[in-house]
Amino acid sequence: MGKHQHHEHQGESLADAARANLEKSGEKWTDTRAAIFEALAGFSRPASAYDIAELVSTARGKRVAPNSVYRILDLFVANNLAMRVESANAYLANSHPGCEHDCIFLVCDTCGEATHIDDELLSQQVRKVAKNQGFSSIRPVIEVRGICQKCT
Amino acid sequence: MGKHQHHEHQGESLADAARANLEKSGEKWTDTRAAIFEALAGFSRPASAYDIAELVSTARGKRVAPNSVYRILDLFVANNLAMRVESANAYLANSHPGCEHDCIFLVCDTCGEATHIDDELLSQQVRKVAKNQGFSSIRPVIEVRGICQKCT
DNA sequence: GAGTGTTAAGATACAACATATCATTTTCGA
DNA sequence: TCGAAAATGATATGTTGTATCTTAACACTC
Repeated sequence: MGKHQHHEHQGESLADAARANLEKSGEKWTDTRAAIFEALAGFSRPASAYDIAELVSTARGKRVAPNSVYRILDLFVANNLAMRVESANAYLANSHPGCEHDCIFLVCDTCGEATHIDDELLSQQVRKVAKNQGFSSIRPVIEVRGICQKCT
Repeated sequence: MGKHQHHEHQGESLADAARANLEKSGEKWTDTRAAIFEALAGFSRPASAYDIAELVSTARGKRVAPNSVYRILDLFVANNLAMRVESANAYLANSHPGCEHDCIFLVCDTCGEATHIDDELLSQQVRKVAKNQGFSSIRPVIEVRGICQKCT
């Protein structure tokens, strides 16, 4: 708990960081995984598995099936390279892979952009409420739907 | 903000309260709506629109199409007779209709049961975070996935 | 370097969730 | 009772997610 520093990676650097992180867990950074990560990171808003499948298929001139995309996204989520936005059925690349914490997403109902917030205090409170009810293996889902400033 | 009393309705009483509430908003309590509310309230865990469609169709010996169910669930949600659990793509009856506040759902990954919590302080904090980012028309989605006490 | 086991990815099919559009029925006031 | 408006139905289709089996890539041993 407490403060810590983030590197906000982008582009090459982000992919490199993601790769390093995945390999640290004993997983491989394959061409398909790299392509899917690149596609995911290229979206400015949460992307569905099908969005990614389409983009990657076109970019490589070789079809990637949605189930493959789901498998790889699951792997990414399990290793903190990506997060799933539940209220949008979509995924976002983690811009500081390797740094684990609960996320808060603010999702605009108009433009679809998602803002990613950390609030350790808030998420700890949510965890505590769940723990008090006897829950274990807790995974908070804290999101806010609304209209963002730009779209107001 | 602050404390307030809840009646925890059940069975007939709950449906009556729901009806009163819907009619107060100038909406009608039709047979289909009553049947869908009854079905929804009968589930002990979040029910999908298709679950409800199937149950109601069987119970009445007359098919209710999923889109009708969605329409009516949307109406219920808009009038606080029901809540949508985003991380489960499913719905719960509100056991104290008419009382509006942000909900926190604890959903068990094993048995699917959902516990409904109120924590005004917590949800206000979430709203505040979003407001600070310039969001309006804020609708918090606060859920926790995990394993409940019984399933541990 | 051929054989073998393991992991990754592809193909296919289908299940589950959600909405769009237009037709029909019901309700209710004039 | 007529006509407008609201509610529901029928149908089709779009979107999201999984299950199953097959094939391909890789890595290790002999």
